[in-house]
Amino acid sequence: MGTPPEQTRGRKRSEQTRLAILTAAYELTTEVGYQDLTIEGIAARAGSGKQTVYRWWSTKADVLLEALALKADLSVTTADQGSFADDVGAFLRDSAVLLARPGVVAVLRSLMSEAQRDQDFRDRFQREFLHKRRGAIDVLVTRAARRGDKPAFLSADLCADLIFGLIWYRVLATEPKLTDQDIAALQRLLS
Amino acid sequence: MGTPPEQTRGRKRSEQTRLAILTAAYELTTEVGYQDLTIEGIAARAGSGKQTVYRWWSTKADVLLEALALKADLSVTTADQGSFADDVGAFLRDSAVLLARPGVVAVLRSLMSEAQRDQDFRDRFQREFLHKRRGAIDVLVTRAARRGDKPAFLSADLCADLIFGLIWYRVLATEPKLTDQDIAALQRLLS
Amino acid sequence: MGTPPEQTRGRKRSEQTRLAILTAAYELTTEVGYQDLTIEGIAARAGSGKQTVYRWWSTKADVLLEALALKADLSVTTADQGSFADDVGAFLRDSAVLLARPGVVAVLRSLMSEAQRDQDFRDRFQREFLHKRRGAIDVLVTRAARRGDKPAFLSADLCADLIFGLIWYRVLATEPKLTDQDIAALQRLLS
Amino acid sequence: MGTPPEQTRGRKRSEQTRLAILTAAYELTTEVGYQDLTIEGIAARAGSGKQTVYRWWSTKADVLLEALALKADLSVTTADQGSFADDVGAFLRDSAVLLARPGVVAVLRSLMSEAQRDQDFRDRFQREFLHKRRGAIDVLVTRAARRGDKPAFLSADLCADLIFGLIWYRVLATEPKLTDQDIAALQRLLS
DNA sequence: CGTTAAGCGAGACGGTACGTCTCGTCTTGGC
DNA sequence: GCCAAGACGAGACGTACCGTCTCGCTTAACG
Repeated sequence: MGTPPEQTRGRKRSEQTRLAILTAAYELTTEVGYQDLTIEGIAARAGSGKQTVYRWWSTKADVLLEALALKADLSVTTADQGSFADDVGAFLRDSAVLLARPGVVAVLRSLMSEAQRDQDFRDRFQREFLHKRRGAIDVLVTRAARRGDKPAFLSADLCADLIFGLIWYRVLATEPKLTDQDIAALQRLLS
Repeated sequence: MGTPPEQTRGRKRSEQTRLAILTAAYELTTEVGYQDLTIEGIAARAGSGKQTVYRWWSTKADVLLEALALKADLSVTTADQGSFADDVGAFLRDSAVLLARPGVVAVLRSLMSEAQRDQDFRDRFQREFLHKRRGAIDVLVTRAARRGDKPAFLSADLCADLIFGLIWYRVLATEPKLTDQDIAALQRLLS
Repeated sequence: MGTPPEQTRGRKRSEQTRLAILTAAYELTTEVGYQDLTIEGIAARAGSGKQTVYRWWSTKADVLLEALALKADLSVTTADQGSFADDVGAFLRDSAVLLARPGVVAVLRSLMSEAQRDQDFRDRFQREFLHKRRGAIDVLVTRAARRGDKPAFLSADLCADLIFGLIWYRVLATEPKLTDQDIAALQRLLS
Repeated sequence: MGTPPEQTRGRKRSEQTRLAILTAAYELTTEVGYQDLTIEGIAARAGSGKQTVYRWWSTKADVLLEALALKADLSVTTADQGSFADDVGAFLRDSAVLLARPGVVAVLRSLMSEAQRDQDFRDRFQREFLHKRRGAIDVLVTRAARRGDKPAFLSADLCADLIFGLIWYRVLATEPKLTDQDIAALQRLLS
């Protein structure tokens, strides 16, 4: 039936403050790094009180997770490109564009880092971010299975692990960006 | 040649204390998690002073990095298995054994997490751990290139990124262990 | 006029905590001595955080200085006793009462000791404590000068130095309390 | 008979090192203050090891106490000046000369300060320094009692407390040096 | 149209860990 | 066996943030 009427008495949540906090968190992450990002710092930069941050988010990572959705377009295209190879290519280019936005890599690193420390955030991160992108791969693989242009031994799970593994490993451990050459090689490899 | 004479005046570093600290750090990580691992806690458990920890390591992550080398056999076999596919299989099985040791996954997650926060540690982690294992893949790929049993478009770098990407992504984001089936699929894919 | 409106935003200072800290500091000094008095100990005994102590006082000596004012009645009677000798007698008996309060001698020693180490505290100690008591002697001497029952060669400064010198030297170096006999002798000497 | 044969095996105590330590302690006190005087600092300045300092003295205050005896002539003249007033005058002038030596006031403050914190040092300080000087006053008073030129109500103890009280209070609390005028006033007062 | 309840910026609170400092002790190897 | 060097266990320092808790003020819907 959906959420209840939501008793709305008293002052409404300030959208302006919400945006100020998200923006402050995002910017501070790229400026000082996640290590030195503090709730106190976010509140100070946003010109809000600490309590206002704590009222709506549990941790600095949660602020950042929402800030990412605000600052970067996280939608994934899964339109049929004609073949599995082209579908994979489109997805990878899509990802490369996302990663090229300023601050995105820094924020992703921070979120994945936090997910290693806080089991509860790990779950929220998976639900709000990882699963959404992984779902796209499922679509591609299912379509390819129907078409028959994908190696039989390549399960959807392994396929997703390989693609996201490559992307994340580059983000987390080695610096190089995803090039057209990389994308081409992956396309040949997976089909 | 080699390291200088090393002015050796004053009391020698206590090897016993060094081991106690490394062991304490390793065990505490598996017990309470990296988040709640503190230098104070390590020193207390090791029965040492805080300063003794700080004298030899800069951060708790550095203690853990050295503890990993002490607690887990990090040596990689690169013996020729006859074919690129078998070389890859051997490497993957080798890695699976390492990851199965108690505590190793927890420590690896912690180190990679820390590497995302602290640029300096990131460099040390790459140098002391990531590069060493990556070197093994270089050996395999070079050998395969000589033999000619590897797709031409698969560079050593991409190959390493794919393999380590898969392993790390599983460790960091999805839980499943590396199965024989996964290994078989990877072997078919890369050769 | 007077102090400005005192921007009163945010939570008010807790008077209860303030008293708990002052009491803890005073008691700990008599129990373990100034040497072993620590800010950490004060906070722990008071059931407060260290920061709360540091927020309002710079050093443990400053806590103690305020605690003294709280625990001991520092007011000095300068009511006219009829003659300079009786004025001096009243002041000395007043001081003897103060010194007899439990803990006062220990705290005074601590404060004078600290004043020797920290020039800044020295100034505060003079301003908040020494000057106040010294002012009383000035009153007595001025009154005596008007009356004419005081040796001409005895300046107010020298007189104060002699009286406080005796008191402080007894407190700091020799143990004996100020007796009625001592007071009588001083009265004869100074008039 | 004196001290026993003093088993003398091994290296003799280095008199040069002893003097270096005492000098270093004395100078450092005047330079950085007692607060920032550390055993480590003394050893470093003296070019000795910490252990060598600890072997011969228990605290930095004890080093300083011995350094004072080395650096300042602590001998007290008690030669008969003909009258109690002149004896007192001679003693006070003697003290003024001592206090005028560079560093002496700083060291005396430090020692008295330390005596307030450490009961054991307090005893040593009294025995090694305070009692020696106090003895001189006893001599003067005894001689005056024989001569009869001293008020009967002025006991040796009170007399000493007054004289040392004045001197110490000036040193510890108010800055002014002992002037000839002060001395003259004291002479008139006590006789 | 005033009551009332939530949101707000501010900031004090009890805590915890930080990284540094100094203490006094304990080894070392050289003299 | 004394000495300089320096690692060691110990523990307080003053700082930074944590997450919570008042404060007094502002801003609506409700009655």
